[in-house]
Amino acid sequence: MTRRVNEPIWMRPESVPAGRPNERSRAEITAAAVAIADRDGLDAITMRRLASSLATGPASLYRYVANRDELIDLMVDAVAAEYELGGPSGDWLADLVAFAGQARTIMRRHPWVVPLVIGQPSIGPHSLDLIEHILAVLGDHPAPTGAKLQAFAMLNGVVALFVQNELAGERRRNGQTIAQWQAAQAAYLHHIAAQGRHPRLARAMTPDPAAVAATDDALDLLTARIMEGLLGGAAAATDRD
Amino acid sequence: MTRRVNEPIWMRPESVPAGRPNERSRAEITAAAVAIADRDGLDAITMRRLASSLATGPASLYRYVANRDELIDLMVDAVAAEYELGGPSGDWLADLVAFAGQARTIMRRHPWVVPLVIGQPSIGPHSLDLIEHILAVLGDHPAPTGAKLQAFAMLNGVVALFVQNELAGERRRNGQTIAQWQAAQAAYLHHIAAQGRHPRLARAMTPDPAAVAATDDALDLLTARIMEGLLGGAAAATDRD
DNA sequence: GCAATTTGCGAACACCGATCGCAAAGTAGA
DNA sequence: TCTACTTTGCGATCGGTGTTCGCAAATTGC
Repeated sequence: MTRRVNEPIWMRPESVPAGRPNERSRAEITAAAVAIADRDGLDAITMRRLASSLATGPASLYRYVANRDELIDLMVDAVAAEYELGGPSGDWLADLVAFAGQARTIMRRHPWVVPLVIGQPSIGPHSLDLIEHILAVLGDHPAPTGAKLQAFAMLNGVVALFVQNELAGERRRNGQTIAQWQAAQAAYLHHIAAQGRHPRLARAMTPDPAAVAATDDALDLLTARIMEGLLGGAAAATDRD
Repeated sequence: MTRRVNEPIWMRPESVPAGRPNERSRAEITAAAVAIADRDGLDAITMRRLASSLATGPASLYRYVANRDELIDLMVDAVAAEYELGGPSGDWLADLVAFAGQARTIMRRHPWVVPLVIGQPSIGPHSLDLIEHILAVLGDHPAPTGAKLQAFAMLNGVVALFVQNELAGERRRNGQTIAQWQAAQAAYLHHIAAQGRHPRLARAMTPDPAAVAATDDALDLLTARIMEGLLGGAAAATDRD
């Protein structure tokens, strides 16, 4: 048997019609992994835990996946399949903003993808569909393709940053409850503020009645401004009705 | 001895004037860790390797640091100390752009901080200096403090994304050379393109003579546009001279 | 000198990703 | 049905990881 691990998982056939047949499938394993990560985060994805959640041994997983990173590639691509991609509406900016909105709900559903966005995951078929969709949306746009791809990367990243901010406080850190951790952090901040060498920080710590509320509009505005800035807002007037 | 790990490392005194004195210091350990990470990446930071680079045993490090995460907090804050913060120039946008420029060179010097920007590092004294600086720069700006802090987070994140794009191809993935990995990825892309269901992707793969070149101006423009968008470019006319 | 207190660190533990080799379970052909 | 042949399932195991424990060593105040 040849062990073709040098090519990406997307090019390796999942099974061949010979020998003992698979008892599981990549999709099944991926779904189980996503379920674990949704509940307990990316660190909870260990080969042993995933295996036992599938009622098998850790070694068996390596028949489906060359290593843990490849498993995560599968997970990311599975999440990319959750987008609902319509055709271009004619208003590229609106389409990009709508895409960002979908990205937000998907990232909130799968918080573990947030840190993966900054990184170099192997691009799978569903991720390629996303790229194709963005290129279609920007079909009439005069920018070079490289700029469009970079804009797409930036769009994903900005949404990730936004969601990360939204979800701050829901993740846990090193066994400690996030509440404990935040309380300890706050104690330190007060300590620093009391020293008087950070006056503006100190003033920022008095609770502000007009606190910033993260509404859905906030992301829309943010992404619209950024994409306008990146892809030349002047070329397309974006006020509808 | 009480083991005060519930409060952040910044509040625990580094040493007490009693008993056997420290043979090392947090700064020394942090510097060694940064040196390793600069050369071999964040994964190379193992307690054993760091210890042996300091000619000691792994267990000794836990007299200075509660766990690996705390060590990384120290590293991040050490990098934050590398900024040179001048006073506000009066042009907040220019100051923010200049800050982003510094962030870029610092992140290029320490590529391992890029994935840490998206995350929840414990904010140390030098990071607090950065926040204080940004708040000072935005002192006259009418936006609420929360919005300013979010803009700061977004600024850091965008620079991280930018540097990540710049450095793509310098990191390695799972033993394989990045060249091998990229070649394999490219093979898959060609395979998909040949199937004809991603026409725009296929066209994007024919090498473009007018490829996008990442110049220094690119980041300046990008950050300027984004910060203008976030903090209301209309409120402050930013054309000088 | 003599507690008291703190640090240094070898040894060990639990857990991780990954590999190896063989038994089990199928297919194709006689 | 029997016999290669091929592929999967997976127990056992390896090297490496973060972290803890307990004791010896080093320093202080008395």
